[in-house]
Amino acid sequence: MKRLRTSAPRDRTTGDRILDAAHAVFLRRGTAGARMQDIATEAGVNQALLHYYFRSKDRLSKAVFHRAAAQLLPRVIETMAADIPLEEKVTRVVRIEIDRLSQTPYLPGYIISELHHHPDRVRQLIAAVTGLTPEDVRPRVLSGLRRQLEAGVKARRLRRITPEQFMVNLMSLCIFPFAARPLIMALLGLDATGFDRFIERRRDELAAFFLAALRP
Amino acid sequence: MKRLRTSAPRDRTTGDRILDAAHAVFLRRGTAGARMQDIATEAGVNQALLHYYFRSKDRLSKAVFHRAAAQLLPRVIETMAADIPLEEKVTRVVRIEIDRLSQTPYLPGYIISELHHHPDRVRQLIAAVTGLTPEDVRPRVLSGLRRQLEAGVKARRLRRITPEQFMVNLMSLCIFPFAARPLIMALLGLDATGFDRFIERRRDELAAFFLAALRP
DNA sequence: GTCTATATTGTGATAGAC
DNA sequence: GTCTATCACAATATAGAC
Repeated sequence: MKRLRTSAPRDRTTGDRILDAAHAVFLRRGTAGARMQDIATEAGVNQALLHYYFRSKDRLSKAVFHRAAAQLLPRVIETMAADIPLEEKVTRVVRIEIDRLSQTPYLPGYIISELHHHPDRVRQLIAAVTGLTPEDVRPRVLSGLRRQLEAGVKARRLRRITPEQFMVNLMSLCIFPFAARPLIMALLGLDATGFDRFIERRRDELAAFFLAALRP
Repeated sequence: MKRLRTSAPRDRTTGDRILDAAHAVFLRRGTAGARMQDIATEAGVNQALLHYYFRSKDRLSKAVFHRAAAQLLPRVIETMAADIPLEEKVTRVVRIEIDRLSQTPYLPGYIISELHHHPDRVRQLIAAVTGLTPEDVRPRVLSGLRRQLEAGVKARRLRRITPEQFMVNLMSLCIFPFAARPLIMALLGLDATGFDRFIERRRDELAAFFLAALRP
């Protein structure tokens, strides 16, 4: 039970409805391009209420970025850090990422755009995603991965590749198609549902592609 | 010989200096976040002159986007459409893209950001890059690629993969690290020169990675 | 908590002298 | 072509009634 309400849809609090509206507008227009009035309209309230709840546009935009960031690399890091075979890490991460991003296809474009204009917020993103600093995240992901890659090379089961390039390749293949969605759609001549089908096929093919690239 | 000039550095015209300044500011701040005054200062002129040369911020931003777009996929499309072996297409495209993007590392973030906020500009981008419509570009790149991939499968030299997934994978691996540069730098603990070294190593490893992924 | 009305900048654009 | 001065309005933010 949250609180007594007089009007407004559902039982979400007004603050939540404003945050949802801000999320929708900021993701579409970007922080600099978004207008407080548009957010107020989207939330079904007036502009003054936005300031009552969030004080300023800057604070509201940070709240949205924080919330969006928390959705981006949700269980990827723990999956990469888990004590499971390398091949399973790949298949799991691909599935998790494609599932997540299929539901929020505008997220990567928004995050990349915001980080491009405010590179200082990258720490905030990593903290929101993991609750840790970059310095703490790095060894957690890379050291186990490095061991597995070296063991695979010794067993002549894997090509030599650094864990850094491994991670960047995996992220690139999962995230880029969503980040560059308008470009991909135009180049391949797809509409929205065509893009979804493309991603659906990609879900199966990507892990195979990546694992093939690791063989010696 | 361009024209007699009284002041200002070099022999670049004032219009060029404004365009260069606008390029720098728009790429850093994005179209919505950029300020005309900042561009004027960067160009060493006053704000009125921007309007004298480019009429409005909208036109100036389009001019910058046009110019930036023309740098993005410069010779990639003609390379992909060329009559050369598949393997050579891959190695050439990787080299061309990494070379280009190393010199203009902010370009992908800017382009992705602009397309995310203005998906309608994607046609302008493709026209600027190729002088063609998306409809004309597509078969030029994909049909030859499809033939080569099918031939490779028949000869048991290649895994089965659609030309669409092939292209998206290649673009992802080349472009994403630059588009997500701030994130990559934080996650891997790199400063600017560390990032450059990372890319330098990537230039050699990426083609090998990609070609390995194609083997059956 | 929510509203209307208004204050206070910020910012793109123009007029007109030189 | 380039400048200074200024306009017009868009956009954030606040005051104060209910």
